[in-house]
Order: sequence, then C-alpha cells, then structure tokens
Amino acid sequence: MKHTKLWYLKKFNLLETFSAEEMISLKDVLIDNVVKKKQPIYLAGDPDENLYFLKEGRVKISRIDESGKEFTIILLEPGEIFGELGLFDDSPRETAAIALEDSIICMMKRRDFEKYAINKPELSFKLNKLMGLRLRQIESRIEELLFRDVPSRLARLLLRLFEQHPRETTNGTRINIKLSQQEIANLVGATREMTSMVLNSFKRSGLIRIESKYIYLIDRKELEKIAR
Amino acid sequence: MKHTKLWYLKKFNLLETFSAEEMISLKDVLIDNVVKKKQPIYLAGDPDENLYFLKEGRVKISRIDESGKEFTIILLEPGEIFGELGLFDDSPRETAAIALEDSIICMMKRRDFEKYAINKPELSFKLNKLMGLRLRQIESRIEELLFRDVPSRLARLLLRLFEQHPRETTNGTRINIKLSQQEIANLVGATREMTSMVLNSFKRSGLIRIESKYIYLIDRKELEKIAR
DNA sequence: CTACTTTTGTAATCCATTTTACAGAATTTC
DNA sequence: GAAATTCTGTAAAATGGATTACAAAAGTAG
Repeated sequence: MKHTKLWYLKKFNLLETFSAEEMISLKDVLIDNVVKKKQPIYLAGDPDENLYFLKEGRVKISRIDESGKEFTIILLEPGEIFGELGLFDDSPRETAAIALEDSIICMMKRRDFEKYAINKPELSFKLNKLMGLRLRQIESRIEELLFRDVPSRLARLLLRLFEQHPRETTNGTRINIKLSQQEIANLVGATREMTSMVLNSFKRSGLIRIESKYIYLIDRKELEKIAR
Repeated sequence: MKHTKLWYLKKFNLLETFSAEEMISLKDVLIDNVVKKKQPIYLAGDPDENLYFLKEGRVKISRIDESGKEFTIILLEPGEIFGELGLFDDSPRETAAIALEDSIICMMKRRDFEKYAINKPELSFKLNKLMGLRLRQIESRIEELLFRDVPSRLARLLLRLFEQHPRETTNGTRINIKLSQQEIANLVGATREMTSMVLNSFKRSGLIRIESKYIYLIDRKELEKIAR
C-alpha cells in the first residue's frame, strides 16, 4: 500500500485528458444512463462493446460462477472508468458490473474511444497505467487469498475501504457505502456466516462500530495489527 | 478458455510491431542478456525501470510473501513481454521474475519504449490488449482459487500447460517445461505435499504420465472432467 | 563411484473455514 | 402498519487441505 489515500482514484479520471472543445465533441458519443440499485450494467457473457465512466453512485465488478457464487473484484467510486479495459477485444465479458446504489453511468462505444486514443497517446498511456494498477491490485488480492486468514483479509478490506471510500462524519470516519454482510463476504472471499462472526468479533473488541450498514472506524491501530 | 492454443502467445509479440528499419534503430536500446536457470531477472522491491522480452527459455513471474511462500502468477514462453506492464510507473516491483531454464532476455528502458510508443499508437494498443488479457487471466485464477478444489485446479493447470507449452514427441504430447512439484504447487496455490498426492492419483488413474519431470498427456477427456 | 543435496511419497494429526440449520432482527412492499 | 422478504447471529458438525514428520528416490558434484 504505497500509494495512500486517493492517489489512484483521482489520478485516473480519464475524461480529464480531454480539452474543453474535445469534451463538446465528445458529447455526441457519450451517453448518460441511470441505473437503479442492484441493477446490472452488464453481465458475464454480454458482448464487450462499451466503456463506462461512473459519474455518480457505486458499482461493483464481480465474477459469478455457474452455481451463483460471487467474488467481487473491485468497488468503483465516481470518476472511475470500467468495462474490461483490454480495448478492442471482441470476446464476451467475463465479469458483471452491478450498481450498489442508484448510479449515473456515462457510456461510450469502444470504437469511438479508440478513435480518440489514436490521436492522443496520452490517453493510451493513462489507460495503460490504470490497467497496470488494477493488475497489481488484483495480484495482491490473490496473495491475500492464499496467504492470509479471514480475519486478516477482512481487516485489510476494511482498511482499504476506509481509504478509498471515506466519509468524515461527526460520529467519526465511516466507509461511505452501505454494504451487506454478503457483499463484504464476496469481497474477502469467505462465506456470509464467517464474515458475520469475524465482523462481530471486531465490534466486540472495539475496532469498529456499525450503524445502519455504515461501518465506522474506531481503532485503526488494532485493525492494522490484525491485518498484519 | 475461449482462445485456445497459442492465440494469446503469438498475437502479442510486440516486437513484430516494428518495421525492419525500426528494428535496426532499436538495436541501440535493446540489450541481450543471458540468465542462468534459477536466477532472478528482478525481485520484488527492485526499482522498476525496464521492460523485458523473453527470447529463449522459460521465466516465471511470482509473488513471494515475507515468510517465503510463493505463488506463481504466470509462466512465460519465448516471444512474451514482461516487467510490470503499467508503463511509466516508478513504484517498485511487487513481483519477482525468475528463470526456470537458462534463458535469453532482451531488455529495454521503459523510457525508450515510451518514446517509441508516442509515435506508435499501435504499440500502446497492443500493450493495452495484452494487459487486458493478463487481467482476465488473473481474474480467472482468483475464481479458481475460491471456487475449485486442488484436484480441479491442478487438472486445469495441466490442461492450460498442455495448450501453452506443448511439445509433440513420439511418446505423446508433453508439457515442454521441467517443473518440480514445488513449482506446480506454486502454480495451483497448494502445498507441495497435496500436489504430490493429487499428481500421483492422476498417474494411477491413467490421466498422465511423468518421465524425468516432463508430464505427458494420456487422457484429456478425464482430465477435463476433473477440471469440471 | 560415493557423498551430498534436492526432490518425492505417504500418512497421521490438526485446524480454519464451510456447511447446515434455524431463529430473530431489520427492511421493504403493498 | 401488517405481511413478506431480505438480512443477521450463532453454533454444531463435517471437511479439505495444511502441518508435521520421515524415509526413499533421484539428481548433482567432487
């Protein structure tokens, strides 16, 4: 965790790459879209034609196996780009993107993006960097899955979420997404039951507090100890 | 496994992107290097300055945790590019690249590559595509780790290796890399002991045959069944 | 060819996590 | 605001795989 805080989030708002005029010309290819909570933006198996920008709300990217088991690869916050980033690949998607809250998604045909990218090496570079980052993130997740137990993984997840989706309130810092235990379980790669147990043990030890599905940070030090 | 055989391997030989003249001018920035079996090309923590092309031999890319446990992310064959592909990122490496055989590596400063990429959107595109592919591959590995048991994972690994590193001999198809059980274990995310047991059960059931560390395919159908 | 090192086979024990199975709480819907 | 649904807490039983612990085999070096 070299790049703390919002480093990776803020750095990669790809739309920033475009100038004011370009943004105007982009309007024709960009289409805004409202997606209701729990609705999919795309599912595994869909053809892979668009790129998306999350303007408002929260979206999760998940892999779901035949039996319905789900693993959530990443939670996105506004400003982030998604939609299998390996450009110009016509194979169907292997992930699903699902809105966790009512969200506004802005979408663009891959081909159109490609046109812009040709004249804007900067754009390709940014995308490259972003993908490199995602690659690393996901490699870390594998390492966690293999070498850490559930309490450690959960502590790590919470710390990550406190960094990536923080919200300072009068009652302390909280993760600014309402997550069910099932969603959390999908993020750490454990069962809902196990997640419940560990989460409650964290509560009892005074590491966190949960109020109407918002998780508040109480004792970062101790959480970090468990994260190892 | 949509893209069978050598699809992803052959498609992405980045050096192909360059014309004959360019290759000549590239000679100044490309440096050949011989690496002995078991020697690292780079280790986690190293500054991240070069890109590499594997010309001859085999290289594995691994994550190794503090206690020395290793997980091998990918095995590379000649023609493949490696070295954290998120260009222009100066953070230190998180993976290690280690030669599995005596290998010839061709290396290039990131900055130099960058210079070429600016005038060659095609190059960035290819790299993008490659990274997208690696991203997917690694996401599949996560899914496997979470949802499949060791026999299934091992069967899948073998099938993958028979596709990616095949060698037809008079005694049948074999995986053309000598892998110890430990290496295999690192690839499936299991212990050496477990890997030994399962590998032997595969032998006993007549799915594979092992001769001086080369694994030969006998019964693909049955292997696929176990892979589920 | 012999000694040394690395790799392999196997099996008993242990343990973290899943599975199964409910009951109670909280939310959403009508 | 009652009924239906979806979430949460907990705990006993089952289990897949890690750990531990050696001995045997294979490979390598002197």
